[in-house]
Amino acid sequence: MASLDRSLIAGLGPFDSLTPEALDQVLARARSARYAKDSSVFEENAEAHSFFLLLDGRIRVVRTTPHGDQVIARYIGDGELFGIAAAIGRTTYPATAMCAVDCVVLAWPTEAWADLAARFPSFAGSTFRTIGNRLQETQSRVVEMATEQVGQRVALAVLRLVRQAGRKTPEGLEIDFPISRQDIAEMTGTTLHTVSRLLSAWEDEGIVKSARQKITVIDPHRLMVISEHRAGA
Amino acid sequence: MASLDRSLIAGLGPFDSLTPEALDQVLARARSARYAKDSSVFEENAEAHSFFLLLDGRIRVVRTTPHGDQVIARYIGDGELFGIAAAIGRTTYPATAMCAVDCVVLAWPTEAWADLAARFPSFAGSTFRTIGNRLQETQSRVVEMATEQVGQRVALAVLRLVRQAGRKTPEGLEIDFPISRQDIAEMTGTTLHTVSRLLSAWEDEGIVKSARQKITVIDPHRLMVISEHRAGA
DNA sequence: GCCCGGGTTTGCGCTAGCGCAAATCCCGGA
DNA sequence: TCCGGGATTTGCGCTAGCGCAAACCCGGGC
Repeated sequence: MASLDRSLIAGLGPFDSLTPEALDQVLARARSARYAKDSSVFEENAEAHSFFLLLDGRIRVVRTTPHGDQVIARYIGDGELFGIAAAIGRTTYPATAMCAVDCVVLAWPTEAWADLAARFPSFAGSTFRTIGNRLQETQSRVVEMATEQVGQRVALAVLRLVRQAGRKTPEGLEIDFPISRQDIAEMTGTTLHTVSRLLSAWEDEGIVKSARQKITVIDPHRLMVISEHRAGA
Repeated sequence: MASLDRSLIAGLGPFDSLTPEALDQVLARARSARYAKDSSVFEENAEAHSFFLLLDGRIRVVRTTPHGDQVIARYIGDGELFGIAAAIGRTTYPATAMCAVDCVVLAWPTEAWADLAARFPSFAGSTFRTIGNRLQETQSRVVEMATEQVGQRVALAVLRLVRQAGRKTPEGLEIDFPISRQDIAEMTGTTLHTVSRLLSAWEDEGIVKSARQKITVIDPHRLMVISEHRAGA
C-alpha cells in the first residue's frame, strides 16, 4: 500500500480547512482500498473495525430485517464519510455497505477516531454535522412514510436521487449509477411492481424516461408537483 | 431564579462522572423552568436559542407536515437531553417539544454548548452517544414502517413505550403518562380508528387493558409474538 | 449469433386498513 | 349534580397497493 497523496482528500467536507501537514497526519493512519461492484465494504452486525471515506463510487447502505426484507437506508456519494456510527460508541455496524459501482475508499481503524477528533476539532465537527444531517433526514423519511402515499414517496425518492447523483444529459437529469426498480422499492417501502407501474405511468406522461437500471428525469417540476399533492390525475 | 442544586443532575447520563465542581460550573450557565401540560418548550422551525435537559415529566417530540399531519418522533423521559440537534450545527429546531404532563427542565443557551463540550469531554461524548442512539432508533423505525404492517407496528410502539415508561401495577405494566389512541397513531403512521380497533381486539384476548389515555400491558409476551409474526390469528 | 438469466412490465384478484359517520363514554368544570 | 367536549368505539363501504403469475425484454458470455 503506497503512501497516499493528500490531494485525495484536500478540500473534502470532513477535511476542509486542515493544513497540509494535518492532512498528511490524517492520511498516515489511513489505508485505501478498492471494492468491486456488488461487493460489501462491511456487513451489518459485524464488528466495527474501521470507518471510511468514499473517494469514488457510490455505496448503498442497507438494513435487513429478521424476515429477510431489505431496506435501503441511504446512498453514499463521493467525499462522504460512512461507517461512522461505529466511531461513536457503537462497536458494530448497524447496516451493510454495498457498492453500487466499483468503489475506492479510505479506511481508518476505529481506534484512530478519538485521536483524530481530538487533534482536529474541525474534523470532529464535520463528522457530527454529518450525523446530525442524517438524523434529520432519517426523521424526514419517517414522516414521509407515515403520511405520504406510495406515489409521493417514490417521487420524492427519485427527486432526492437526482439531486444527489443527477447528471445532465440531453434527455434530462439522469441518475448516474445503476439503480433497479427493486432498489427504489426498498427505499420507499413498496414493491418493485408498484414502482414499475408508477414509472411506466410517468413515462407515458413524459415526466421521466427509464430503462434497465436507469432513470432519467425529464420534467423535475411535474415530479415535484406529484410529490406534494395528494392523489393524482 | 434561585441557584441550582447540583444534586439535580449528579449521576444523570450526560453528567456522569463529573466532579462536583464541574457540575457547579455546568449548572451556573443553566436556568430551570416549569412547563404546564400541553404547553410547548420549543416550536418547530423556531430559532434554537437553547438546549434542554428534562428533569421531570415527559415530552413528546412532534413534527408537522405541510399538509398538517403530525408525526411523533419520540418521547423524552427524565434525565434526557433534548433540543440538542440544535447544538450541532442546526440553527433552528427540527420539531416541536410538547409536554405530555407538567414538566421541569433545565435550559442552557445554545452558545454554551461548544464551551461545555470542550471543557467536559464526557458531556460531549454522552451527547453524541445520545444522537447516535437516536439515529439508530430512527432508522429502525424507517425499517419498521417499510416492512411491518400496522398491527405489528402498533405492538412494537406499545412495547417500546412500556419499556421506556412502564410502571408496574397489579394489573400489569402501565404506561405512566397519558397517551391517546391518536398519539399511538401518530407514532406508527396509522389512524386512531385502527389503533382503537387493535387495542380493543387485544383487550378481548387479555393482552392489554386500556382506558381513556391509558394503556396497561397485561401480557407482554403475547404482544411480542404479535410484533414479530406476520399476520395474526 | 444464440442462449441464459436477471430486470421489467402488466394483468388480475384480493384485502388491509383508511375515511366517514354515528353512537357512546367519561372527565372536569359550573 | 348536570352539562359540554374530547376521547373512544364500532359499523360500513371503498380503494390503494400488494401478491401472484406470466410474459417480455435485453445485455453479456460463449
